[in-house]
Amino acid sequence: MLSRQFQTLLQLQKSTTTTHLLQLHSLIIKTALDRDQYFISKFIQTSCSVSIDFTRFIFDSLLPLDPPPPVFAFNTIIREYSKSSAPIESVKLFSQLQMVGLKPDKFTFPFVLKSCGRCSIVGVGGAVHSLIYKMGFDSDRYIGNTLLRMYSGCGVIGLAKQVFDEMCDRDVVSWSSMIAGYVACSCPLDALIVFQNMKSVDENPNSVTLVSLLSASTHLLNIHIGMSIHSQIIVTGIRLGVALGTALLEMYSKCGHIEAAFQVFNSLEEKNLQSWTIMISGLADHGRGEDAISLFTKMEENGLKPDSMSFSGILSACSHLGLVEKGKRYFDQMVKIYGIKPTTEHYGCMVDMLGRAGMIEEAYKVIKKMPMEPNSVMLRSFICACKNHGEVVCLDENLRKLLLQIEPDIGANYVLAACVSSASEKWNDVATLRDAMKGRGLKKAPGCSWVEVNSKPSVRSFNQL
DNA sequence: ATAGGGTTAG
Repeated sequence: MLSRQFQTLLQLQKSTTTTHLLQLHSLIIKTALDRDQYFISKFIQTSCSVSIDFTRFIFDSLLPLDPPPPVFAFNTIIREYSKSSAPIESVKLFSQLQMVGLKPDKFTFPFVLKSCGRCSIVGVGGAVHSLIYKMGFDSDRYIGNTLLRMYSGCGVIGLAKQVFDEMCDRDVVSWSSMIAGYVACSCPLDALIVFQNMKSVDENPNSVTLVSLLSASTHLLNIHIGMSIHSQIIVTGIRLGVALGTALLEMYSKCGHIEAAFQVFNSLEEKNLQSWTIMISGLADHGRGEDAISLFTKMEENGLKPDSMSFSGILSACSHLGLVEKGKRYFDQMVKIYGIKPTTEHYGCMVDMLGRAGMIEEAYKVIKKMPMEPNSVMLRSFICACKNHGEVVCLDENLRKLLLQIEPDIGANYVLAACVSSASEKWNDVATLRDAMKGRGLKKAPGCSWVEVNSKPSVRSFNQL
């Protein structure tokens, strides 16, 4: 029933050069296909997977028509933008849809809500929510689930919970979204409580639910909960796909069971960059730098391109092994071959590596040359290096002050600062140190004398109130 | 007539 012209158009659409698309555009107008609502729908649908920009170009030219393009066409583009790097565009189109006199339908809402979540615009999301309520779509399960996700994506977990509580028919996606929401806002215990409730109403978790639950155990550093989830995976016979397998190996690694993590890693049928990276970083964190480096090489041999995170792992391995030259080479490789812009963590690894090797001046140069402010981890690492390599005075007094400025509530920072204090600011003076700490609500650990603090300071010397 | 939701990292 569709004309041959339609076929031609769709074929033409596959070629993405500007000339072809302009030809296509004039052809649509010439053949009056811009009056055919079904054609527009199909056309926009096919076109979206080719190029969102050109689809938008065509769509914008159809927008002033009377009647306007069908809601289906709007929905298609709104969905495409919700997955794109410009999710705000779906919000704009959502309001345009209403401005040309159309009404959003039950398909429109999930897409636009996803964009609100991704843009973290809870105000707009809330307005969409009230519209959903007014139009009577609040009982739609898909819409309910995306509302939940929109609120948790905006970091408003209370409202996400409210949506969840008010839902009349929850399914496994609702439960998984609630669990994931709690994990994302660093409330892993609440995630586990939701899981308890889920079991009590006999809703079965699937692999997506279990990924979030493993993440909750990882955040809690609780191997027991993690292992109980592992046994559930085995008992229920859920396939260990990449996402679930990676979450599992990460749980074992972060909870200190590197061997178990390695077993899971080896058992995976499919591995992605994340699986490799998490395994490499895990080995590095457990002091197995050689294994981390050989796995990194193996990963490259398997044709995987390391990303920013992979380099953090390998650089930390080099730093623990004291492989200064190798670490420098990896850093260069990251920048020059892979074109990755170093982050604070990468510079931190370099400072740590050079500092441990006693190359204080060179570590200092890294801090001074990098394009961002040092963070507290890097400063501690640097000041520790000064202390460990016989520098009584911190190489740069400002860095010592900066640490106390960024993190005034961590007792260990004062202890560290006291070790390398300059003569001008007497942190070695017990009274000054005590006053400074008192002012910050910190107290000396019981059983640890001030003399001890001054002569042999350690992280354990102080407790936070 | 064509379409929708949930998962992992320093």
